[in-house]
Amino acid sequence: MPDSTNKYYLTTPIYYVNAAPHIGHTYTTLAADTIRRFKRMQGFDAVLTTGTDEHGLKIERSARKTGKSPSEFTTIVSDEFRRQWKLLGLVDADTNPQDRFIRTTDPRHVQTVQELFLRNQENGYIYKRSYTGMYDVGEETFVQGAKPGDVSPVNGQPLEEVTEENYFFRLSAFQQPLLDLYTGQPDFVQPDFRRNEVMRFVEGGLEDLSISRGSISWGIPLPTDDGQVFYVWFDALSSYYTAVDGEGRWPADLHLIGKEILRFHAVYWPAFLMGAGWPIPRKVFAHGWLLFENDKMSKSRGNIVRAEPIHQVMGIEGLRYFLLREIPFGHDGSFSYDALVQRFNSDLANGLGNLASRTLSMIHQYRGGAVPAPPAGEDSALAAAAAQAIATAADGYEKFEFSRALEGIWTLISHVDKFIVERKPWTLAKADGPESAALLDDTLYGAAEALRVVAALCAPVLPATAQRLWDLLGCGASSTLPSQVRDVAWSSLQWGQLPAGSTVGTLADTPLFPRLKPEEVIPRMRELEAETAVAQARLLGKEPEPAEAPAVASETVTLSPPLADEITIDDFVKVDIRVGLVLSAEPVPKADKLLHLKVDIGEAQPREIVAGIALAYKPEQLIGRKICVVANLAPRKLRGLTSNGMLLAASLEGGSPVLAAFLEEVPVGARLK
RNA sequence: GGGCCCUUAGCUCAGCGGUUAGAGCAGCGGACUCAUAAUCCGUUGGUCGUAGGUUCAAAUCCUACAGGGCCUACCA
Repeated sequence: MPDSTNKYYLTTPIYYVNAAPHIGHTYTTLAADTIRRFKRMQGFDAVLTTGTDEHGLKIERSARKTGKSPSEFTTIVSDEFRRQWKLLGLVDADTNPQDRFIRTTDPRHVQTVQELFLRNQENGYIYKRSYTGMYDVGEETFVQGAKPGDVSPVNGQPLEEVTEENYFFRLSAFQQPLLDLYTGQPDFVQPDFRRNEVMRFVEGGLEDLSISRGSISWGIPLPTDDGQVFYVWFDALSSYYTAVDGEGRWPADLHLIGKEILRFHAVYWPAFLMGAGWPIPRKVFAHGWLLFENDKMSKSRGNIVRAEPIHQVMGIEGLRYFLLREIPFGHDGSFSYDALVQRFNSDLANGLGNLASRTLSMIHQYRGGAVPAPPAGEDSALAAAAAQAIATAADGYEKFEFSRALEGIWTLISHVDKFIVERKPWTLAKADGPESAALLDDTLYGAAEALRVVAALCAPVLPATAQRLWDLLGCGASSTLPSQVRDVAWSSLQWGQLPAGSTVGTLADTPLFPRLKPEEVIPRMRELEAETAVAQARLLGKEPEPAEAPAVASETVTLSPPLADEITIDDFVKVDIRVGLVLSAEPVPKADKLLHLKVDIGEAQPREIVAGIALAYKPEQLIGRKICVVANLAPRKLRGLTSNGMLLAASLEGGSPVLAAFLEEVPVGARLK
């Protein structure tokens, strides 16, 4: 049995292949890579899994639209993710033994999923039940309480009525065990405010979950019923297990995820595992979203950002630094090209890059390129600052507070800059006498040694830069230090380990981080971004989005849901739409969106109608207005009130409804046809 | 409707009961020259969302309100 005490296993989500990689995927993945690198330096045998989630009706349809088989289609997109992570130096399962890339279409994965199911079945947590409901194809989920004709609350696509025998997981049985988990293991869900959310959700009661789908073929078949395939989440979550199956690495130490998939990881997944009697992961950490200049990134807004263009212009390390330094990890954060370039210039070019440049240059000019020995005796004035930086960075990384860790490291950089100015090595170099020479030695050694510490501390976030700096300082060639900075052990990192006499390199021609001109670099990134968007669209077999799509135009183009199935005039005349006059309107208690209306449609008594328009209209705006009412719709209870009809309003996804109205006078009760 | 979080300098944030409220960036003035028009020093800038309350003491605790965000129920 492999020893599991010094192992650390973390995962990113496996990404859904219905979209090509964008900066949100990159954010999660680079954070995971940073954690993995830190854990490695702490002495853990750290393994990182990422991958692609490839099953489901949505994928099946996307594939078909492009004229490909699901298998061909998912391979193309999966390879794109793989290529991307390799290009950005994040995950490369081909060459790095610490990396895993799992696809849910991997044959090995079938076993895991079926096994997880069978264990749950043995333990009595699976049962079969007939179910009719409205199915949201996009979300691959039934929408509770929905009726024929409804659209998806998430994406506005029409729902489909599906009746089938499904296998259900007794999620309801796990309410108490889950609550015990959250209380017994308070850091199971992080950050704390997410834990609160999850706990309240679970306290509100859990309904059993359908975990199989009939009438879908693109999925993993149930071992007991080949007419059904597994629900995508049951399938996808299990991949974390498959990726390290047989390695003795389960349970995972950390699932790093975005906040939008918290429930699946913090509620469903541990419940599935408990049901099977398998160990549950130790921690789920949900980070926030990247907003684009404080707007949600979305295709319809045309403001999606991808990592590759940024990588091409400033290098991936600039992006890594920016995202981890600028945004407190766990919270939503704003991405903007201005802030990106600003951070790059002030912290990386002027800060770390310039310090390295001036230090190496002085060692060359004053000491022939060899690190001088510090005078024996008292500690360098920088030793305390370095110790402080080591402690702050370790604590920050440990808690995933990357911005705090980096802030601590940059405090040291700033100390060194001050130190150099105070010592004035350029004056010492001109002065005669052994005292000046000794002070100059001490100064140069201090600066170089501080940079060595900085290189080690930065290594999780800036791996390539750290290694370059490490080599420039001659550490890689020394006999007492590891040749790779990533092999430095945190526990032994301390002041004074840079051997005197090390030969240092030079940065004269190729600065660590060349200062960027925003007016040149930002347009360049935007240009490449547009090209990448087109290339990705082509890859997915979709119509390329218009480059730099203006918000208004794209909303009308991309947000309008596809047409419903064709109907005949006979179908249409079944719907009786009347002109009605709103007599009264009042809010419905305990409902944000509902208004209770009395509408005269020419009948003896006014109709009572409950409508979900409270966010768009105030009651007093409606009274006296003429509206359109579907008069022969079956009554329905809503929040305790019966609604006898439906009023017509237009809306787009997420937008507020706009009531249909007339420009000319119309008599109440007139029928629309 | 129920619940959670946030609101501190122009910007991003730290401080979470105890000296005159901090950092970085941006701005302004100066110094220096080893360095990537860099760095260093000095400096401008805040009624800590608003109003009450608890306390010897509140940005920090409590209540209400306003604005922003999120989870959840209700869109026939």
